[in-house]
Amino acid sequence: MAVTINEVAEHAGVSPMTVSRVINGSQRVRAETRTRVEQAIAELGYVPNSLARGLSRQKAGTLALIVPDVANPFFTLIVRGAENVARRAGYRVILCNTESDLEREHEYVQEMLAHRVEGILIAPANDRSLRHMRIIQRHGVPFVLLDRAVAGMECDLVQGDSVGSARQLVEHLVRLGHSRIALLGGEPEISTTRDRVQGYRQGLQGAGLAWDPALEIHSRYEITGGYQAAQRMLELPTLPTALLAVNNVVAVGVVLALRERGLEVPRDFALACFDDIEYASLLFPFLTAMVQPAESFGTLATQLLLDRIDGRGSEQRRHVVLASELIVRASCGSNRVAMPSLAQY
Amino acid sequence: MAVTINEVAEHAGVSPMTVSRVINGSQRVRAETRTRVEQAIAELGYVPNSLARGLSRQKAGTLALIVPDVANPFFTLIVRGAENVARRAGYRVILCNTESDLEREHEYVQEMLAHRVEGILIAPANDRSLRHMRIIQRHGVPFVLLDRAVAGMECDLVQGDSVGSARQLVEHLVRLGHSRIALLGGEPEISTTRDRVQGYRQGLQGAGLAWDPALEIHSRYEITGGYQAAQRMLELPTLPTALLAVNNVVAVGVVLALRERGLEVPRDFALACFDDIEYASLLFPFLTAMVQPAESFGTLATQLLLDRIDGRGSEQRRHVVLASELIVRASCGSNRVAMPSLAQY
DNA sequence: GCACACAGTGTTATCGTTATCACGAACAGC
DNA sequence: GCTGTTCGTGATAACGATAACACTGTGTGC
Repeated sequence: MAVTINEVAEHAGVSPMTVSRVINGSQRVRAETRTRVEQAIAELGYVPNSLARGLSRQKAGTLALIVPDVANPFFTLIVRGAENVARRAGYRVILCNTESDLEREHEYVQEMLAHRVEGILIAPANDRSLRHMRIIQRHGVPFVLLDRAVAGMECDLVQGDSVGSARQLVEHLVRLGHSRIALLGGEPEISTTRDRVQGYRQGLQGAGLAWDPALEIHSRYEITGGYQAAQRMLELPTLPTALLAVNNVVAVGVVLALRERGLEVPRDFALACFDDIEYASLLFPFLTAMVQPAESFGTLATQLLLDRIDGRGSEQRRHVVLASELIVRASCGSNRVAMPSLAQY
Repeated sequence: MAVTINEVAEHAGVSPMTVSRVINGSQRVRAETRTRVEQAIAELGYVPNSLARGLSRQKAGTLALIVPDVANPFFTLIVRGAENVARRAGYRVILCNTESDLEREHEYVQEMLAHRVEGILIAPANDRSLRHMRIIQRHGVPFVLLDRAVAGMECDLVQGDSVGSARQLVEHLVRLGHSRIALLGGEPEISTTRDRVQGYRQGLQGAGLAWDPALEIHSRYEITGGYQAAQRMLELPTLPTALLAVNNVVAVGVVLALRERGLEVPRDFALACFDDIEYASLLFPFLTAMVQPAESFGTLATQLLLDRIDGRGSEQRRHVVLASELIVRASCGSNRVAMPSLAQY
């Protein structure tokens, strides 16, 4: 069906090897011959088979990008950033959406290894992803962790400053007069949760506030997780006055749960969270958040990965920590709210 | 570096062919032999090379998904749906983000053909994508158009009912008392724009309203496009009272442009648009929209594509048109606004 | 006891490309 | 004029898997 290099060769009256030289831009081809071959390629509509090429060259020119949820705006931006850098470097990206399911993650890792991808970018489901990292390591495929560290795995990593950011959020809420602040959402098996918990506690301590374990309510990094965490929070004997959601979608779930009980943010609770919801924030300056430079997570991690692939990576692991920006909006009850603008576009 | 089928064969004391039979689940293998091979596979950590397999079998087990912008919530959902169905059918998905750039789209098409993907899902940049469709056709690779038709191309297509939806939106605005309604955003080279323009005009006509070409202001399907369209709208001698944005991100741009001039929605203008902004809508029932079942676009299109790949597709083209749902929220100024709930999760 | 089916396994060729080496022609240096 | 280099090209053998066929045994029917 498809045109092969041999047909092109025949058509141009040369050997396949010469055609190969032409399509790979080798210098060792006479100008006239090159023209003839290029013409044959155009006439036949030849497109080189990259499977065969990959097999022969022992590399496929593809990277894998494994994330827990493409539809989460945070990861979506990571995807866009990674895809962009990869494309410019001549790589294709295979997207893998694990839905935070370890089983799926495992399958994907196997598949990507089978596909002989040259590198893997992965935002792991949780610490138990360690097993998958080890598999990748055993196969000698370069990889970079995104957003989340994995306990027991020393490797290249691009993440946000969760500890500092959580602390800043607490400090902000304290500044607004809150002294009873709850932390909602997040599973302890995920590094960002632990970091945010740590920053949260630091923030409380720094402000001289007591730490109440009942105010740390864990749940999944999902809307429903936020919803459930808020419900459990509402059953506490003494309610907090401020809520710290462990990420953007959890915050949405929290708002929904509160609203169901007739409670409103910021009227009844101050709310702050991690990660922006891009379009939502433009429409309404609602969620006060530590906004992480998600797209940079993607571009930088891809850069690190490409370095490794090209053998330019240093011996030791590289650990990139990106700062977040506190954006004060309505949900925390502050009256100094910045209006969104188009500046970023 | 990587373990091959031959090493496994040697390790198990059989021929490579027998190993191949085992990994492909052929029946013709003695139970004892199978066990021995499986053990060898496990011991060596063998993962079959899918490039070689793809070359040999003449199919790679991958689909291409080409979209204008992954970060647009509408396309993000399409991606999620497509990826899901593809995975279940045993296919990998290569994600291609064209940023509505024809040149990039062309490169991606070439690359995907080179990669011998078994099928292509594509939300084309615009009508000039026709050239790329023809290239795909010439190579005999099945493909399905997503969301947008391409003038001059008869092929499988999954899209929303843009005409009817636009009409409904106009009718809704008319019901709320508006008679001067502008259509903002969208390039005429994109089929959805034309369809929405048509529905818009039908809506006006049905309501017995005059059609004023000055009220149709085209621009790109982007935030900046909406922003610019709104600016031009504001220069009109007689302003409209209601605005129909051609999609979600255009609506965001419109809101920003208005806000810059101290104008607010719905106080100064009623606003309605196409496509939801998932998380934003949950937080705030703000944008009145015809919500398209984006994820179904992805799943259905993938289904159609798989049918074609398996030769189950009918001779003639299949054209799926999915209905949208009018969700009335605040931006149109209606006072009957539905509160978002978690029901959908 | 012989033809025959069939289970289980191996052999060989092939998929489309590239790495490597080889070859002849042209040309330089001495 | 001989050796040696460089240029342009081709021949051959991989890369790692599978398809198609070939080959052993073993059992079955008569």
